[in-house]
Amino acid sequence: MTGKEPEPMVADHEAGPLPASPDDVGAGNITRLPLTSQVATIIRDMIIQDIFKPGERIRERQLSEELNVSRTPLREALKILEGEKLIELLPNRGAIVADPAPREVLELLQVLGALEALGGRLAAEKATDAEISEIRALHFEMLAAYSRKDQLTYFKLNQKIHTSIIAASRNKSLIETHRHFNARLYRVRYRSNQRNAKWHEAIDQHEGFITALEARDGELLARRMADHLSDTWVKVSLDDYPVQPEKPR
Amino acid sequence: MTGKEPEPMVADHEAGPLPASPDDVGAGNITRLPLTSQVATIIRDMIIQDIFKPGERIRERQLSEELNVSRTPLREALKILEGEKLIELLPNRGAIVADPAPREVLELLQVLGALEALGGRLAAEKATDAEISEIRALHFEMLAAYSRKDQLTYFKLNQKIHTSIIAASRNKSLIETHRHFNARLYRVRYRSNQRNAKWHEAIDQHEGFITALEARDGELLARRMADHLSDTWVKVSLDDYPVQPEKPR
DNA sequence: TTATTCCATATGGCATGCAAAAACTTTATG
DNA sequence: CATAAAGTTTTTGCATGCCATATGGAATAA
Repeated sequence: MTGKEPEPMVADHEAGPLPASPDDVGAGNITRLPLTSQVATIIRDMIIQDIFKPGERIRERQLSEELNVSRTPLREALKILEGEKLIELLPNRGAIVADPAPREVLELLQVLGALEALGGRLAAEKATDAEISEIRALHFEMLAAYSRKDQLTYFKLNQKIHTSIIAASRNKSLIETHRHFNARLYRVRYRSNQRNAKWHEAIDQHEGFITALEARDGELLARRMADHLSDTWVKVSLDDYPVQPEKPR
Repeated sequence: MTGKEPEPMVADHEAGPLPASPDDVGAGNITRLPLTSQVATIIRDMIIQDIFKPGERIRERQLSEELNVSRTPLREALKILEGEKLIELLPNRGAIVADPAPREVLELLQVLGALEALGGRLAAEKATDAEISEIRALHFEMLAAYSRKDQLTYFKLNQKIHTSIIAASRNKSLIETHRHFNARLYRVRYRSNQRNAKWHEAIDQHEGFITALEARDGELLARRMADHLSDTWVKVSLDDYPVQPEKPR
């Protein structure tokens, strides 16, 4: 039936993608994952990297042809992504890429703040000295990127510091939930980073994380991490939403 | 594989299923939901009500025949439930009902505690007086059930107080995430409730919630809700895991 | 007896096709 | 010209069937 040559898995959507999420490091999986999982990963990356724009519609038939898979695994992948809130699935009307309203971004940041606070509290208790040293090292690398005004590296290291602290909490559910929320907010945080030249504030705050962590003061670290995300909201709202309309009921 | 006997863990008390989750308040949806969603709801309820036991395997063909649907929507439903962590989907080896190890239960309770703490903090700020009154009313109802030693009603009202406080936070993402974690822990909390005659402790703690809420002291409420769940862990671990072995595989 | 290989069967993974619903176009009508 | 109605195309929802992999047990060898 198919006389066609295998086409590239990723469609020719143009536009500059966002940097890939930092947690796709362990990609060297040799076991053959089901197509559904592979497709989910591809679409997830396309969303996170902004190849699929927020609000954009995802057409099953079209995308399945571009990816050279049938609609069955694609549809299953979409169900997974819906659970991760990266897309919205409207009955009989297909999928659109999630496009959280400002109000929702604030709410997401509040939850992410609570998660990071817990992560900080646990990390202060459970992190190994090696982990703390590594986080300190990442911080210095971030300072280097700061000096070079290398926004992209700065952003990636910034993210990695956050995820490293969460990882040090040793709480799997927390780590995974944090990853999900972070993915939903990835775009927002990237743009917030891009548009704000006041990096030194964030740097000071990260410095605060590390001193609290090194002192193993969980409460202090928790508070500082939560406050840090509140600042993210301020920046986001100033950048993208100069006027904040309350959502009408 | 594991020679795990399907030994009913709460068999002696009641062979019947757990009470349904309290959040089936779903508005009268007139639109015909896709089969996939309906199937997901059915299976979710069966898991929460303990009709499907933890660790039990879910066979696609068999279940699809029992539900009179094809495997396609059933498989899509399983993907959804996997995202909610109610089942585990092993590549090429099908689905099994989630069966969190004690360690994982502790971790889940930590996250749930952080979520409830945030919920309490926000609720103290945003709850209407009517909502607070209603929560107080639920508390009195719970006291009534306590006097009658009506465990089931007590448990349901207990849950409803928690979800009502979270709902008062007005944070949709928080509400939904809380619902998911609560579902994953529903069984645990139910058994913890069933086995512990020391209800008065929980009652005192709930009383503490409400006074903090009425005083609109967010920090106090947050702390009390988090501590409450720590106690749940103590009860769970004492009841079910007198010795805590690592999960055998 | 214990371990190993092999085969039959069951089960999950995926492609395809049809039907129903939604979206889009065209035509009719005030 | 705007609006409504009807028809056409596209898209999603679901069932079915084939194939690859996993599973369980018998036969075989150590």
